Amino acid sequence: MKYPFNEVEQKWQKYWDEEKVNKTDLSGIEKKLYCLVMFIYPSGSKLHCGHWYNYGPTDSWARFKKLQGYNVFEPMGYDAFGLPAENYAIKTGIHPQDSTIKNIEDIRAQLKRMGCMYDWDAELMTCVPEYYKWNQWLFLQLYKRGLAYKKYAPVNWDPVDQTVLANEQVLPDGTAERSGAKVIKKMLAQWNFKITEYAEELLSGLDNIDWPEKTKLMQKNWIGKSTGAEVKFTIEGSGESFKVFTTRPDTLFGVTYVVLAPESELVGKITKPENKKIVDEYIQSVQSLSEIERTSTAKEKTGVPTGALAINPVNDERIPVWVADYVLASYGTGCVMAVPGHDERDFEFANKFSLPIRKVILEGGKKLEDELTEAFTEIGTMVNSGDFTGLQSDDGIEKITDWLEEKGCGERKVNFRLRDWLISRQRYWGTPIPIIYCENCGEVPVPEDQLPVELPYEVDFRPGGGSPLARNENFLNASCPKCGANAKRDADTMDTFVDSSWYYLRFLNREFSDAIFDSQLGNNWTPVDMYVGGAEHATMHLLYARFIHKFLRDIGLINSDEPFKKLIHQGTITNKGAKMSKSKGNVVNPDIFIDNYGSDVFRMYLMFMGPYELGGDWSDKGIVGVDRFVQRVYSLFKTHETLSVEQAPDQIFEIEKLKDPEKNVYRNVNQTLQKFETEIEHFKFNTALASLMELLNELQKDLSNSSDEIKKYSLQRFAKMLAPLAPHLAEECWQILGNKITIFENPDWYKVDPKALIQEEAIVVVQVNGKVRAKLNIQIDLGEEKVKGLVWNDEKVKTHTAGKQVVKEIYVKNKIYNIVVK
RNA sequence: GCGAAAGUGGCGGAAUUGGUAGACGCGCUAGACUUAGGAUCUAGUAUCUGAGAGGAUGUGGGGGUUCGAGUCCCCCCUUUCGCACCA
Repeated sequence: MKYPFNEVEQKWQKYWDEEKVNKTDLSGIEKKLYCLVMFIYPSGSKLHCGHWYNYGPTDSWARFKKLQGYNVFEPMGYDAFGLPAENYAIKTGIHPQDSTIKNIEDIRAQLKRMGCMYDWDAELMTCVPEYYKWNQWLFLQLYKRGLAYKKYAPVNWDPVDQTVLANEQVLPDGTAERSGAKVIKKMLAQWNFKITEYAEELLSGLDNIDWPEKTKLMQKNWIGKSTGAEVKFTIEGSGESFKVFTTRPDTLFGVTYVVLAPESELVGKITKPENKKIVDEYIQSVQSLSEIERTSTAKEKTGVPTGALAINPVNDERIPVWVADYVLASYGTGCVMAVPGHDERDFEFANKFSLPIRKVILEGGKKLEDELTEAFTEIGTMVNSGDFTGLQSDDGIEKITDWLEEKGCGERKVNFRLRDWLISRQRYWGTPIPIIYCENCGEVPVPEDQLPVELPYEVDFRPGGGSPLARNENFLNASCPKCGANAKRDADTMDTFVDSSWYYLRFLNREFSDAIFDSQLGNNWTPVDMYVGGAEHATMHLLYARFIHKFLRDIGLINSDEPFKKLIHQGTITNKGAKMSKSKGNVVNPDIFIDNYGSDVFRMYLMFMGPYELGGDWSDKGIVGVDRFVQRVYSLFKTHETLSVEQAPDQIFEIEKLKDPEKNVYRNVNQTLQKFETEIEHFKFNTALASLMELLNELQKDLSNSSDEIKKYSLQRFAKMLAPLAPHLAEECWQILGNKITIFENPDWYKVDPKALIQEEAIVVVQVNGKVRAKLNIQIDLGEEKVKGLVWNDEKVKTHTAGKQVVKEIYVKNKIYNIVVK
């Protein structure tokens, strides 16, 4: 009889639902385990294979932990704000709220069909006032402490989505992470969260979390800490001065010119009249360059002199001031001291524009007179450096910095590459920023008791007219909370990464109305024990959430330092070599496979494809193999339907008293149990399933020659191991055996009988000169002399060693016997 | 350019501390049962060679360490990912 997956899956989903089997009692914290997948973005494209690949195996892991006795909390929710819904509204006229709610309903139905053990009572969505109210509250707390501030600055503008973006939301090639559009620079006043305030801790905290090294390294590079000094240079004949950041104060005597970023305000102030034309032209030409062109290392360096001279504080030397686009306004001070002798970029620039190159660090083994053919950037002996000549340059860094500090023309400085998080978005479908602008009082935060600032439903989506909220008089007009005068609301909404940076706390009680989340639950249940999601969030969501978590800790709401203790990235499922996306038209719809094979088969097939962290290219070729496995399992249990299951769960058999096939079965069951545990624990689902397949092969061979007791013993354990991977099928099999209480209602796990793992025999491989010549069955732990006797008795060994001189014999106990002959 | 990971049959992929390479599955071949099978079951399946027993070769390529290397070391090639003037 074919396995009726449809009826079985529906039956168990209904049962789990009605009996609230998947509801977590959050008061039980002795063995709490918070297992979280990144919540879903409910776009029109519904659940695709990538979601399944993320959620299915993770749920299997969570189920396994539940059977092991953990009190597992596994919630699911919807990251429901965001641009796609709004763009869809512009195209079709369907309101983002309506399309989002509709999508959530569809996705929820799909999720339920997966049969994951989500606690549906905890389900949440971010687009409801009860949720986004707390985004606004969070904003106000940051604002109060000076960590949310408005800044007029060049920002990344996405011309397609018509909004600004944070730095990390712009890809290295200068395109927008979401829309793919070429990002341009624009001057705008925008709200920022001061994530840089936490730079140091975000960096050091990486040492205490169990995350992929690669992800930690990406965050580390993104934060980009470097230590050095800030040195003050003055401009000759004017009151102007500027600071440069350098990691190499030891090379200060080698500075032969300085360079300002084209965006630097100083440029206009100090440029000599005779240079004004070329400088203006240069700045103009740079502006027309795209981000990609400007930051390409392959591009030849360009620049122009301002005609101004700066004074080097260490030797009072007059050096020219240049403008060049290889200096970035956004890093350090936007000014660089150029040391062409010891910096590759400066070397290239100096050569091109015939600027002097001075050697101040001598490479070990070289002479002072030797010509520099390339920049020497390593540590060496300081030369041509006044009083510091003769020092090792690493020592010189300290000495010169001390000197600068004494003289008041410089100081020690730690510099970060990390920029503040720009959270304003000129869009409708997001959390309104709780700020009001009053003509009398200026920028006024909305008082907490007036939250939420609700997002109006009635808005005009016509494109081209700026943000819909900016055109909505009803929303825009407000009275000043301070003086009551007519005032205007901020028309921007927040980046949706704000929503996702604390949602894991809200899951614990989505109805909590006294605060952003229930602190007691938060303290008991964070950090999240296992967090699973895509690697593409390495420097965005995963950094923002860490920042917000630390902030919430600092205002006394939570007692843990990090949100996610352990992190795993599922691999990417591609199709025909490309990431699945609607625009490429290569999205594989999982529903067809669910219709044909059922949820369990599809889930197991995804797990069986290969290592979880690797992903891979989609192919449905092997799915029949998993289906066959399921069919074979089902018929195996069906043929044992009449077995009564009255058997103690911890029953142990005395292995010596068993018949041979029973021994084999008993051993195999226990070996598999042990292997299965370690494999699934480490997210090695492919080999975990393979071990079950092997066991099934063994059971089909030998189970019929075993006693009912052994049959029960084996089938019970088989069903339980199957349960994390194929929960519906396993419950069915469990019931077929006659069990009254379902697997997940009464979660427990079988212990391995260690005696069953003891081998009686071993196969010793006999090699002659490294080549396998024989295999011997020996009694386990047989003494070396006896093994030697058996080896030399072997005909093959005799032939291959005949007439040769034995040089050496190596015996590795129970494994290998290697004879070296000449 | 820099950094990281990876490269194993026709395919997806297995392989504790170096110790039988190719588990498990797909596909393929042969056979059985069948009116039939794109169902199921059994056997086989790295390559070359050989009727066979066997022999030789074999984990991207080339060197090395070792009794023994997919695994460790050096050089090179390819792919993927990340970073890309960070002063």
